Formats: sequence, structure tokens, C-alpha cells
Amino acid sequence: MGKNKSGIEFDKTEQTNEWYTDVINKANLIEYTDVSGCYILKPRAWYIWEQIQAYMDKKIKKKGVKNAAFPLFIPEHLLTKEKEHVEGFAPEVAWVTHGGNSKLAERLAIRPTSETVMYAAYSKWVRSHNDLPLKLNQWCNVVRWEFKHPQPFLRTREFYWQEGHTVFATKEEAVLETKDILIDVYKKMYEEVLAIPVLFGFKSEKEKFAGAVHTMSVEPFLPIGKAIQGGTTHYLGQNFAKAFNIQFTDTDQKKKFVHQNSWGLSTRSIGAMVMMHSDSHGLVLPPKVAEHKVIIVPIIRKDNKEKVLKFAENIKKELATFNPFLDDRENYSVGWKFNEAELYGYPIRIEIGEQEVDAKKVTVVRRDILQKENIPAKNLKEKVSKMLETMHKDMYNKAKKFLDDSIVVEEKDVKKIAKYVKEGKIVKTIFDREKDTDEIIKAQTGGKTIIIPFDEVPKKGAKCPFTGNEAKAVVYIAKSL
RNA sequence: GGGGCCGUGGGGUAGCUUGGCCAUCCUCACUGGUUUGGGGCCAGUUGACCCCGGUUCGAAUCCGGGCGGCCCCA
Repeated sequence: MGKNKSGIEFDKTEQTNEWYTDVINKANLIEYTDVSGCYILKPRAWYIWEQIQAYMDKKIKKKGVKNAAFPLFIPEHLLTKEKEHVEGFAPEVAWVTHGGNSKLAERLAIRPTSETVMYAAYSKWVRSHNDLPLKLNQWCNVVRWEFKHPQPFLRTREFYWQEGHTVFATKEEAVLETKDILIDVYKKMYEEVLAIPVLFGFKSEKEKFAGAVHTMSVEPFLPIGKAIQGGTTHYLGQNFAKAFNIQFTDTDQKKKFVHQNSWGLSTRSIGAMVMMHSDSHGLVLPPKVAEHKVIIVPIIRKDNKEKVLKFAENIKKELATFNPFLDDRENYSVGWKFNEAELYGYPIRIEIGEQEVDAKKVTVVRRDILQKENIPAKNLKEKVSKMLETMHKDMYNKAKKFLDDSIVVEEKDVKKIAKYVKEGKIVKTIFDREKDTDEIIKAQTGGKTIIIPFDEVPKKGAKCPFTGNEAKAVVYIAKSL
């Protein structure tokens, strides 16, 4: 008998941060490097990212967005062109100052985001209304030299993302797109790929992107009682158009500044996924991002090895569409394999021993609920397919229930709001939507404004509980990662 | 932004207070054998003091700096 060690050594609710670190390490997602905040995304992690990429890439291409690649380096004179933008990013820009031993005439920023390099080019490319809309995206890495404690996926100095940068003739088209990308791409990606429900809406004035007119965000709510910005779209207005002189001649023969958007979603989403679904046994992968949706563990003895393996091989063939991993390694015990499968998060485990072979059955275990079920092997492909679908739905619904149960409504009593925030709730309330009010909210409740939902307004005459001013918007407040 | 803990084979650790022998133990990995219904067993092998500087006859241990990791609070 083994030592009956549980795979994960920390409690998810009591020691969430240790638990998180333990899960991603034991699931073989991450390797540390000598540079703080920069991690190796091992194949298991990168595969997840590839699934997120594949889903979004297809969607945005359908919307007429084309992929391109812009340089990693941004010369200082470009980075500093838009005033609010540079003020927002300056504190965490990493600079290249030397080439070999010689000092550069102008230092180069390593892109923290690519508005400024891209728009320098856009100003050359946009001449007439016929050039619009211009819709480009790039899949790349960016660097933001954060000084807070780094955490794999969730807060890293280098991260991978996509950044879409689109240019329109009119405000209406641009604003429409920020909402479309937010809901049709980002929100759906979270729901359909990662099985995570999100809050979505506008960011407050305080929390919006540096240089944007408005920012919209999707926000998963993690089991630690904190919201996390999971993907953002920005309507940049004409701020960058003016700074970079991006003008077009319209049908009325007048020169006009363009309206622009940028939008991004990063590898942070993987961190949200781990936090959301995983448990004390290890990683729980939503089926859509699992490379091997099925692991088959044969349980063999010397005298039945051939018989059991043959049966297992047949099952593997039948389930080929799920890319099953037949774990026929002989130097590991069955218990070891079970535990490892749980750490790695294979969505479905099929156990096959002599009992199963003789009865023409298989033992099936869903990773999210870990209940064993002994079912006939007949039509297994359909059964597995359904099981994966159900698993995704169940994972989503569980997360959705948690989200719904976490929301409390309190529009008057600031002390109560503070208490709820402290308890890890999301408080749905109202405020005057002034920029300075965010500070007051932070000071009085310990929470941040997470999102301002679309299409909801306070009752007439309602007062902002934080300032006493007229309430102008509904807002969700919570702790934030 | 503030505070605390820590860095020794791949992972986890003992040793550090009071400097000195071949650096402890567990685990993983590797080889061979045996085994397989929840991290099996036996034997063997490889493998480590974060970096730089200082003190000293002698540093994992003391001092200074750096780099890195973790936690808590705002």
C-alpha cells in the first residue's frame, strides 16, 4: 500500500494561494525562471492557450479582423505621443538602452501594449474612407514590469495575449464593436471554452485603460472572493488619432480623425480557469481545453495482461476523436496513475481491469465530480461525448451558481457594503459615476468598482451612498485581483 | 505601498544559535528484479549548500550587497 498522500497539500478555501501554486506546479503547467514574474509555460499550459487562441482567432477572423505582427520595440518618441497613455504605462515599461556595448541614441520600450507602434503605421495606411474600417490583430507577448508579487498566469511581467486594433470612420461603428467583441468573443470564450461565467460592462473612469474614452471588461469572479479583469475592449475615441495624426478624407471630401478601438485577452485567463474549477486533487480542466479528453488506465496482472490491454486498445480506437491517452506504463502502479490523472486534470478517466473486460463494461470517472460509474462498453463514444458536454455544463453551472450566490444588493448602507465586500461578496449598488468616487469607495469598503452593467440605471432620485450626489449608474463592487 | 518568512541534489528537508570529520533524512529520477482495483516491494546508481564580495588558517553556517521565492495587510 502506498502512503495515501493527497496530491495537493493545501486547502483551497483556507490557503488559496499556496493551493494555487501547488496545483499549477503539480499539473506541470509552469516552470519558474531566474527572472521574477517571467515563467515558462510548459506544454500543458501552452496547449490550453492554443485552444483559447483557436476559438478566438476563428471568431475575430469572421468579423473581418486580420492577423499581423508588429515589432516588439517601441521607440520612446512614439510611446510618449499620447499623454494619458504614457502616464498610465510609464511606471512599468521595460527599456532597452544598449545594443551590444554601445548606448542607443534613443531608448526602446519593450511593448507593454502596441497602440503606439501600430498607430504610427496606421497613420500612413489610412488615407480615405475606402481604407476603413481597418481591423488588425496580433498574437504576441508584452512586458509590464510590475512590482507587486508576481503569480503565475495571474500577475506576470511578461504575458501572452491577443491585441486587436481597429479603426473606424464613425464613433457609432467603433462603440458597437467594443461591445460586440466583449460579448460575442470574450464573454463567450469564457463561457464556452473555460466554463466560466462573467460579469461584464463598463469600467469606471478611474479603472479605464490609459488613453481610452471608455473601457469595457469581462470579469470572472473567483472562489477567493475576488473579481479578475478577464479581457477588455477600449473605445479610444480620437485620442490616438489626434496624437498620431490618423485622418481620412470622407465622402464629403473633408478630412476627419478616425475613431479607434483596442481590445485584448491574455494568458491570465488560464489562471482564472485554474482558480475557478480546480480542487484538492489537482487541476480540473474544462473538456474543451484538454488535449487528451480521456485517459484509459488498464489494471493488469501478469495472467490477464494481454486480455485487458487488448480490450483497452479497442476502447482507445473507438474513442479516437477524444485523443485518449492509454496509460500502459508498467513502472507505475494503478493508484499512482489515478492520482497523477487527477493532478493533470484529464476530464474523463476510464478504468479497465479484468472485471470490466469480462462484463463488457468500463468504469468511468468524471474529473470534476470524481464519482465512479460502471457502465456497459456499448456505444461508449456517444456516452463519452455526452458526458463531456454534461461536464462542461455542470462546471459552468456550478461556477454560475457561485457567482449568483455571491451577489448582494445594497444601495444605501455603506457599512453593509463594506461588510459584504470584506466577506468576499460582490455588492450590486449605485454611484454617481464620478472619477473621484472610486477612491472613496476603495477607502470606505475596501473594494473596487468592478463593472458598470449595460442598460441598467438607478431609480429616479436615488442618491449615491458614497457621496450623497445623484446616483447615475449601477455598479458592482468587490475585491479585485 | 507597508510588514513578515525563506533560499541546501529534480521536489521536500536536517545542519546555521556556538564556523572544522565523507553535509542529514524522505521523495523523485535512473538500472535490475518483483508487482498492479487509489501514490506497492527489494537491491543498486546519479544528483545539492542562489550569486558577488568581506571576515577567517578554515564559511552552508558570521557580516554586507544583489538576485529569487512565499505569505499577510493596504
